[in-house]
Amino acid sequence: MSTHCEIETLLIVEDDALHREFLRKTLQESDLQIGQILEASDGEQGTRLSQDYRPDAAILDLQVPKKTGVDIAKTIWNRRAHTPIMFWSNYSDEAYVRGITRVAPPKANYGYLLKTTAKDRLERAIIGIFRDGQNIIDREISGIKQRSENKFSALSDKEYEILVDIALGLTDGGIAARRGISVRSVQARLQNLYAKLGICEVPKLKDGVGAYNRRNRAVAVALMSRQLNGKTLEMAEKELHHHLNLEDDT
Amino acid sequence: MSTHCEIETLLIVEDDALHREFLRKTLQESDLQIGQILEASDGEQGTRLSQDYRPDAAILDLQVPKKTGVDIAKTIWNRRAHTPIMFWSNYSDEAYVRGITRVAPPKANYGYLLKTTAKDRLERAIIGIFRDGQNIIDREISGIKQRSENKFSALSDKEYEILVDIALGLTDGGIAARRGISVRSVQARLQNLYAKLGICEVPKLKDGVGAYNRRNRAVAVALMSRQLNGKTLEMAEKELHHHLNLEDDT
DNA sequence: AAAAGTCCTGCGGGATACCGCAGGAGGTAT
DNA sequence: ATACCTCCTGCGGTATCCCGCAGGACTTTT
Repeated sequence: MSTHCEIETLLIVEDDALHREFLRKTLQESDLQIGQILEASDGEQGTRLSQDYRPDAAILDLQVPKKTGVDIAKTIWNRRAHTPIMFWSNYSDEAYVRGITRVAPPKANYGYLLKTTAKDRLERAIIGIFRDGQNIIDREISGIKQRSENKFSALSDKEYEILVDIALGLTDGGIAARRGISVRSVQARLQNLYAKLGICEVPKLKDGVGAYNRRNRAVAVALMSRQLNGKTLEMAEKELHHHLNLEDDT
Repeated sequence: MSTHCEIETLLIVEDDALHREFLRKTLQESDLQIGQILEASDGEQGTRLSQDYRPDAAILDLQVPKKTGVDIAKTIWNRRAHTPIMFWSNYSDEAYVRGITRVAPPKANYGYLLKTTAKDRLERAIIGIFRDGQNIIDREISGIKQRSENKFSALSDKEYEILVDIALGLTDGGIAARRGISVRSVQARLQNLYAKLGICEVPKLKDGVGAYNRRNRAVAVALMSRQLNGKTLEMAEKELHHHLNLEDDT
């Protein structure tokens, strides 16, 4: 029952019962040889099962109650960095993919698929990730980049970092304190970001006043292109409180 | 087949095949008497069916390809304002509920449920909306308001409006031009908004500089509390281009 | 070696955000 | 009638955003 299985234990964390059942059936109908399939409907249960049973592979819904799929992945990868993990989600936001790449170990084996993926494509992707060790990112997400004419796909980690800083509402001084650079350097980095996002030139109103302010406009553009969302901001906010010595006056 | 039905024609618009099937079964197993159930898997098909068949009721997924559930609802309500519509979604964002209330006719009969709703509760909600004419908003969404300690739930439409304006990146001058008020009035409204969001007092850094700028901070707070998201910004951006005479220089 | 590229940083200056103060207009309550 | 409330708006002043200019440090390329 076990010595001939490609995957001895596979963990599914998915709160939607229909989707959970669909995944189990898809796995059972595939030609992957799996010993046992564990199922969890929320993040805490998922984390507990992953600690108790040490799965050889996992399929994690990004958004589950009580703990995110990324958190669970971190737990799994902390134990065994090579564990293949497939994330699946309703969300094609690049923001979420960045969330994963930030915690993924070097050379991690993972995939990111949308729940809208057709069953046969899903099956092939699962085999690609778990048997062939491929990293597969759903084409829909890549499609977002292309739609944006490569303007946004070229945001470096440092550029994305300062985007998040302004999205949290930090002043130039606040960012400078956080990053240990000068205020003028903050501004230099922002100029770079604005150029990347194509918002250096701002339309003028009839009386010559600019219609947009670049700081807010950069965040708006990133939100609309799904590089930022409320969830990633929450996570950034948590990190912020570790890094910044604020006189607590809120 | 028809003269004894409570609902002669009911339209389902839902792109996820599993969810679509689940809805159909739930309806057939309920004690609602329904003549025919039409199904659409995207927004265009949904709009076409609603125009061709004039459904007496509808269940609309908020996020479907090609056209939003809100757009379809608008089409339906433009024809017959009393049509009961149940929206269902993965999203508990207050931003989406606001999107619906903005297009709903006075005295419209609608509901908003989450896809995580248990089947028996879903069934009861469907009957409540379609037979009893109730308006039912999922408790999870109300729960968000409570979690935020009533700070955000008290945002008036006008306050929300100017929140969206700054989230789009408009300058004070830009908002003044858009709303036909003075720049100082824009600032007065913003002061009100900042007070409502609890961000008038901003923590200071060690050198006495503020840590946050209020404009960006307000947007961050709203994003994190799900009163704003990328989708609602996109819709607002579209409207903006109707209202603002910008020298097109982007 | 010199040249080029990248990033950092101080300086100065204009544009915009933010806000207290004060007065006015319109509406409601007593 | 007066008093109160809400919102609008001009004025003046401070804080912050934004950016050109220029020089320096470090790395890479020729």
